[in-house]
Amino acid sequence: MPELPEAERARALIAERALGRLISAVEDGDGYVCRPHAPGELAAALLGRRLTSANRIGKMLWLETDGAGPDLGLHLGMAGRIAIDEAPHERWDRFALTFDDGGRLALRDKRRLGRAVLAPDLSRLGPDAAVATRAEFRARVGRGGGAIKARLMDQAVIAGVGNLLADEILWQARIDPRRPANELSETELDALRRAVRTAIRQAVRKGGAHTGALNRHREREGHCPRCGAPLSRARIGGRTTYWCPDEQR
DNA sequence: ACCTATGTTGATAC
DNA sequence: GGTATCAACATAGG
Repeated sequence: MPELPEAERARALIAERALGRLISAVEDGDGYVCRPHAPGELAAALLGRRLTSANRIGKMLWLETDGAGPDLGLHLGMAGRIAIDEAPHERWDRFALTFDDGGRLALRDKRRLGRAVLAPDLSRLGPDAAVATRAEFRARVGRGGGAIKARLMDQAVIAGVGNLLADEILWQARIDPRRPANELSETELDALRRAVRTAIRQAVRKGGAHTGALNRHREREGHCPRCGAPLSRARIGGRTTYWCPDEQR
């Protein structure tokens, strides 16, 4: 499920439950999830340290540690979540920290597209979608000839919006996802930014990007929850997209 | 069995 | 450079 709202919940969970605990063991043996690190590298950097802060931009999390060590970057990928002090899951825990009190923080990820890395590169992320200013949003999102939906989901443009959230946002803002980004007016971009902020705020509160009003209608044969028109479906920005052809222009 | 689908992202090709 | 496509992974469902 991970988009910005899920990442924020994970960040808050870590901040609340994991900070200050002494790391006594590190499971970093999954060379794919921990790439480019070799097994043992994360352990060497993290053993004996304590997490001191949990941070996030978009979908990327990074945890600072005491001492001079590198930050620990965590990404939930497509199906990951953070499990703290839960019973270990042998198959799906791709990375984990054990604390000296016997507790444990695991990156639990069926699909293995999550990541755990040292010193994560944040330089290629745009501003967090929830806090981008109006000027930033206009300048960054309203550019390029590609579809506005693809632009919204480009993490280098603004960070945090994924497929479900993008459909919800465009539906709320009544904008056709196929419109070229650079053809949106400033008024439309401002409305879009408002929809981004509202959708994210609600999703964080309600528990995830899948809680949007459009979401349960996002299926073949689905209908617009506002006007009842049959939803259109197409592949935009490489992702399956649903929208209301009557209301979204 | 085989095909499609799935919340992400990165590499690659044009 | 900007944009589009595909592959990486694992699982579920028709």
